[in-house]
Amino acid sequence: MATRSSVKTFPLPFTTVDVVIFTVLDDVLRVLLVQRPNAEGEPFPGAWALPGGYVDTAVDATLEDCARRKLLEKTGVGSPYLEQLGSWGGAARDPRGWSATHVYFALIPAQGVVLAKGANAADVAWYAVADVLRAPELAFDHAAILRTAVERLRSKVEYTSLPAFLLAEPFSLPQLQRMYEIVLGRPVDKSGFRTRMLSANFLEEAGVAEGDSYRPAKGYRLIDRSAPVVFPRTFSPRAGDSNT
Amino acid sequence: MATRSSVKTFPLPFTTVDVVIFTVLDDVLRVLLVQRPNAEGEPFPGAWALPGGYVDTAVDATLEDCARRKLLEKTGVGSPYLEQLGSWGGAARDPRGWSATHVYFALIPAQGVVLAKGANAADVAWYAVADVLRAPELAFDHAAILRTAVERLRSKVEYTSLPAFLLAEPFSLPQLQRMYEIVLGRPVDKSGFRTRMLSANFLEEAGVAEGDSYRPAKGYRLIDRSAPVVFPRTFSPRAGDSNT
DNA sequence: ACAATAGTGTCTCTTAGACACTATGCG
DNA sequence: CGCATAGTGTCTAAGAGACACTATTGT
Repeated sequence: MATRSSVKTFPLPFTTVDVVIFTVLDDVLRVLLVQRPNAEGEPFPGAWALPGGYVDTAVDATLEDCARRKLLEKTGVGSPYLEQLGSWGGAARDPRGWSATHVYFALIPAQGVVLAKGANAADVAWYAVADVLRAPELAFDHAAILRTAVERLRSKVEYTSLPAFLLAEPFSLPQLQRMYEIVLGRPVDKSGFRTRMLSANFLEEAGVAEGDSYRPAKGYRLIDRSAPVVFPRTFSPRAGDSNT
Repeated sequence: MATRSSVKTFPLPFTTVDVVIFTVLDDVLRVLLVQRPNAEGEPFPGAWALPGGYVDTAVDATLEDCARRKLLEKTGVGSPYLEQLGSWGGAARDPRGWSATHVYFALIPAQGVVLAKGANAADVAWYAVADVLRAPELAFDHAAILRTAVERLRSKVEYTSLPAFLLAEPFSLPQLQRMYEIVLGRPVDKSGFRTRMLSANFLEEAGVAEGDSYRPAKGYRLIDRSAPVVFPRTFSPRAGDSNT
């Protein structure tokens, strides 16, 4: 900042914002992808990519506002769980020049989502995360970004209430447990799960949860939707490797 | 990215990188600050700020390279612990216009640091973190950034080997324990501490540690300096509040 | 030999994990 | 009335915290 402060004659990097939007649909963890336009001069024509784009300095007051806007445009969801994931920047990631992207990651319930088709972003779809990770044909460095996002999600799910943001309220404890199991990819003990959730004091009762179950379950709602709860310990440290 | 891809006639935000560099000096956690120039047109003239500045697209291949460069220029340290903290961007944070900064945070041992004085960044100094947080007169939104960095540091120290990066090798377990206590601001039990460190298997013996102690202590070195170790549990969960 | 620090042993109490059990509503 | 799911109780064992102890070296 010192060296060349007032005189700005050097080339500026492009600034973009991308959003990794997760949901659980049909018992599978999914991520929202958009197909890149086929127009001339466009990088990665026809390839799938994370939703995002240039910051509009005239519209977006902050980076987070920009992320919210993009999420709303693509999904119609206005109150997601949203946190910053990190940023990726360099000379090589976009053929158009030096660029830096600020990446956010969001969790939303599948229901109530209205995907924005047509317009300019040709197509939008929910992809199973496992499939995308297996054959990562994404544009730019989005495969790496997605990988990081999934890692972050999995690791935080071990000790936070994050999966609650994947469900529409009111939800039942069995449903919530299901979310944990889907994201973690392994079963979770029912009894321990319930004690843990209820003693963390972040849920309040709210009627009865939807579901085609034999016995209806109590409904719950988040007391505070603004942030997840951090549990004092991780799930199943019994299996603790000493690495990472 | 879709809407206005090829035609870039709209204003680009400024892209900067800032680095929060921590060390422990004289038994106190400190952060490196630089004084902003007094020249005309400079924002926050004379104020203290985090070291950082514009990305130089001709020199820096990636954001992290840029952070490494700035750290090397200011401290002479070439192999710090470096991780990304997050990014802050918006219309209001810099009077010169819409700007986004990518912030990294670094840990370095105090010894061997050669502060770069003079030149253009008028002055450089280690400030006690506690003092700066008490009277946050920093330029831009750097006070908020520092606060976030300290939070992140403190929280990660609870369950990782991060403080090892604050020491020159070889170091002793008592010295390492001291680092934990200084960062956490509370005493840590010796016995538990040792079991924990040694069973995590990230240290290897390396001679004898420096120190004016009565009884010399065994020296240790990190087996892998590239990343910290994550412990399965936090320190003293006994005191666990249910919040945050 | 003594002081000061390095390093070890032991006890207790919490709590997670495992799993068996009871309760309840639907077909 | 039985069955599938919701929800509870109990046992065990691992580990953390606390603290008392022993070991080693410099002065």
